[in-house]
Amino acid sequence: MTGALRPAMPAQSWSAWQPLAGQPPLVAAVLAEILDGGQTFRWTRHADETWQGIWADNVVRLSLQPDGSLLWSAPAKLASRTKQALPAYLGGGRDFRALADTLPWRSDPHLAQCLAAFPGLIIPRQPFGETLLCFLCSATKQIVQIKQMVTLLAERHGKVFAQTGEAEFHRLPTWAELAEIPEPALRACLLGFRARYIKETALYLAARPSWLEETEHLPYPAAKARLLELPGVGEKVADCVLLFGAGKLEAFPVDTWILKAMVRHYRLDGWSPAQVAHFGRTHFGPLAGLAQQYLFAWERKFGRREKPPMP
DNA sequence: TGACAGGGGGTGT
DNA sequence: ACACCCCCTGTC
Repeated sequence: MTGALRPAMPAQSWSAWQPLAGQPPLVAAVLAEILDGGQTFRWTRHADETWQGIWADNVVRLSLQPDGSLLWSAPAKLASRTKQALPAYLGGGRDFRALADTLPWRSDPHLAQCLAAFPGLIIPRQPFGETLLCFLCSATKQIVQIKQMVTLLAERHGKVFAQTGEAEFHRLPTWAELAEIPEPALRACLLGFRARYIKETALYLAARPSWLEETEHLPYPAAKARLLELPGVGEKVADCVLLFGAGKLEAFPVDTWILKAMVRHYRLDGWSPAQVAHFGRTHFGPLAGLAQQYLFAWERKFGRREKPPMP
């Protein structure tokens, strides 16, 4: 890969740290859960309580202050755009604290416990197409590995949108770009059998130019039905894409963590994922996806099973 | 310090 | 139910 193929781009410096208004105070563990709990895959801990994240054509650093507030910084020339994009990304203008208060925690002791354990938890609103790509990578993979795949996809196949003295920043390849990448090159990004799903989905989308954007703005049931048409997208991935990439808080993804959590805390022994999903939607209501996020965070932090005794 | 299983935020058949 | 891929992690 030669530099000559890229347009010349002047090196930039980082803007001064600026306060982020309108966020409830956070503690480090909750911020880590938001940025690195499996909702998003392009955030890295940069230093103590400082994170760097990329979405679309944005790169930003966040610094958690002792009082729970956040400061942000971006490459200087991108800073004015970041100022607009960051609040939208961190919750899309929603008051998650008020939303969480409408969940049925008053009659559900376990949910109450989860809400208390992660005050200030939010669901970032990620770009729809990128969310689809990330969760197509997620099947039977842990967060570290998903992050590796996504990083390689960006570095090898995504355009550089900014650079500073230290580094270049790549966006993720668009679906149009993904359609042009040979499947072996995708496999080389550690995708394994997911490479075929991504290639086939890319070809499907390439033949339907406005399909993604239309799907994003459809009501939840119709949007989900359409996502399920894509190769490699099943119930769980579709719900993740709609919850994290389209702000559909009624989506209730059921993965192995949630399945275990619901079985344990709601006595759903023997229930199938589909049955658990139905229970979740009816029990938690129209914001079931937000409840799911709290349950998921709680399970990751407190629910890890001790190893069974050796035979 | 290095090799070796085992299993992993599912989907499709 | 089982194949699909193959990297991380925990263990000896």
